[in-house]
Amino acid sequence: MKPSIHDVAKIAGVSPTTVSRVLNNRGYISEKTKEKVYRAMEEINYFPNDLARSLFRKRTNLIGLIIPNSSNPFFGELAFHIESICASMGYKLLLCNSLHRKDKEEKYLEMLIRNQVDGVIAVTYNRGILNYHRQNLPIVAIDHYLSETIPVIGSDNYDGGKKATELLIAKGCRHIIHINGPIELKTPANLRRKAYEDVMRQHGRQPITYEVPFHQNYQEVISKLFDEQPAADGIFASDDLMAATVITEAKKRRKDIPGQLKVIGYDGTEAVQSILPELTTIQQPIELISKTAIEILSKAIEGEFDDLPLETYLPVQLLEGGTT
Amino acid sequence: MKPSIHDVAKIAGVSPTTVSRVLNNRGYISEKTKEKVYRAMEEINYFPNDLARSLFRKRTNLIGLIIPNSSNPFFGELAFHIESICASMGYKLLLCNSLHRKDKEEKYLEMLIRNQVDGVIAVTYNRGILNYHRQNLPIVAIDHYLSETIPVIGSDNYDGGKKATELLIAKGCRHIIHINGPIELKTPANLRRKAYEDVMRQHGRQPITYEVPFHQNYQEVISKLFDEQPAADGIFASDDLMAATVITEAKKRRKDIPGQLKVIGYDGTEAVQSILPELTTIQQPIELISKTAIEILSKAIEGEFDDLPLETYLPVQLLEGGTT
DNA sequence: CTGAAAGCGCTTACAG
DNA sequence: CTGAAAGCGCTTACAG
Repeated sequence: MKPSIHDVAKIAGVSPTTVSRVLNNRGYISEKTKEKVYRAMEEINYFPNDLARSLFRKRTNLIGLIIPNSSNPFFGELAFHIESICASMGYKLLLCNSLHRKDKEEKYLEMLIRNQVDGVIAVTYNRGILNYHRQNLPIVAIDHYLSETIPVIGSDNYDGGKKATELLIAKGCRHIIHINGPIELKTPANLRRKAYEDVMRQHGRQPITYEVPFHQNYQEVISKLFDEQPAADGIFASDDLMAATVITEAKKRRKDIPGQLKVIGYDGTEAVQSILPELTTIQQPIELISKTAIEILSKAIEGEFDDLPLETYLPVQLLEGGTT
Repeated sequence: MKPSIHDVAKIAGVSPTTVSRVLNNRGYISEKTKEKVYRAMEEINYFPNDLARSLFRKRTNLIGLIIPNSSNPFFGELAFHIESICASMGYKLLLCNSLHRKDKEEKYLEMLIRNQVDGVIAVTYNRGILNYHRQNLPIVAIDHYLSETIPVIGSDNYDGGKKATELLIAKGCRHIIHINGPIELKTPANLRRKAYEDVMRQHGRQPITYEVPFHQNYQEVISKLFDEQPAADGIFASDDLMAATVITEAKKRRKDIPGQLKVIGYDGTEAVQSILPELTTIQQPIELISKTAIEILSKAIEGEFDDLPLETYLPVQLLEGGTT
């Protein structure tokens, strides 16, 4: 049987109330009593039961993180930073991999609510979350609009798309193609595409965007792109995994990079940079995004709903490698 | 205020006991009462408080996962599978990134204990965990020996090392070098090295292993390897990130792969395979490892300590790409 | 400076 | 088939 506060009390010869007080450093307690209590706790290896504590306080310091899939380097790195920062602030993280599936997202949400999480950080397209948000559960979203009242944090996607496109133009590309996810999703990430299209038009060029439908392999789309656009000499992929696949496909077709084709991605995770350091990319400030998301969520948890910034876009950085 | 079982009871016109019973499907309840209770729960959007439930049952269905860093593709993928399988079994996952630091591991362990996790899955070198294990906290380890009594689950490292080395030999390499982590750590992963050395000797060759010290960048070690071993024509790196770095270094030095140098890694994660599909590697069955780890942990949680297999090594697979 | 009592939201014997 | 009571392990007014 795990020792409880009563066992400590018995050994220290005081009441449970007093043990609780030294545990929480609350009220006045004589040094002697403190000593006795600490000694007793060590003697029987006592650790407070946070369940009981949370039940009373109506505060768990638990945060739920819903991401599509931590196997993906971007989400894996995001999860790392979010968890690390949470830990440093005394929050604990419940990990949820939704695979972007609505049914899973809803199940996870319900699980998080039952576990009384203080708040949720979501990277989600689906909006089942909305119903739960009405339950006064503080939520922030990363790179996805969930509702009018849920704060979104992300990288400066427009600037990133602009930087990427302008780099390809500056490098002399004549036929620049963009690959992106499905446009019907109202995500800030679509600003990457918007920026690409704006910059192209500003330069009198015709933007061409290949779209990877939801839940579909981009391999095929990329292969089709190569078939249909033999003149392409610049590709801006909206994430690094797509960019890597473009590079692989180019090799297969014996197109020299960067000689005949220049490629730039988006994300700039540690993993991809270490595996494919030559990839030019727009790096998201993942740690800063994490920090900001937690700060905003933390405010919401503390009840400061007034000055919650609804949209926060953090600066990106161009990482130039050998693929441009 | 969140609704409690009392609110439901009031609306349904029954006692809290009855509500609890329909919640748990326990004892006999008339269909009519069930109906009334369900309706009441929906009306006020009631969700049971798992904290209270867990407090009573002394069972949280919470599992702690301690990994070095989810940014690393291998651990990110491991976390994904472990979490997904946990979710399918009704377990919830508390994520902890220890960065291999002993102080963090201990803090996390204490946190997990305070939160009354039912068990812990650890990927850890440090052994502070031992003290906690004595508290009857069920623990399983992945690819690391933690104590005589903690079950270890991993890939068949010896067979993996053998397959890798034999492949390089079969491909005609004359000077095969191995890169691995620090040997002083008693991890099953050191069997990769052992297999390399055995196979080399069986073939009358002199094994040469470059060691990457703990917490040190392998970049430098790899650079040194290239300086000191100009005749090397085969490199077996003990993980894919190292292998990728070897490839990058080879490019820098204009060594043709696989012409002048053949490279094989270890892990075979989805991420690396998608970013660098040409990398030949030994693939770990990450999903199976996860499943097995959870099954064993689950048995330990249910109190079946007798037939816990202390060491489980799952089959690896050679993934041949263009780097060999 | 310290303790007895009530309560956080549940569940489970025990009665009826 | 249903309810009142006790208790899971804490914390916090309230008294003293």
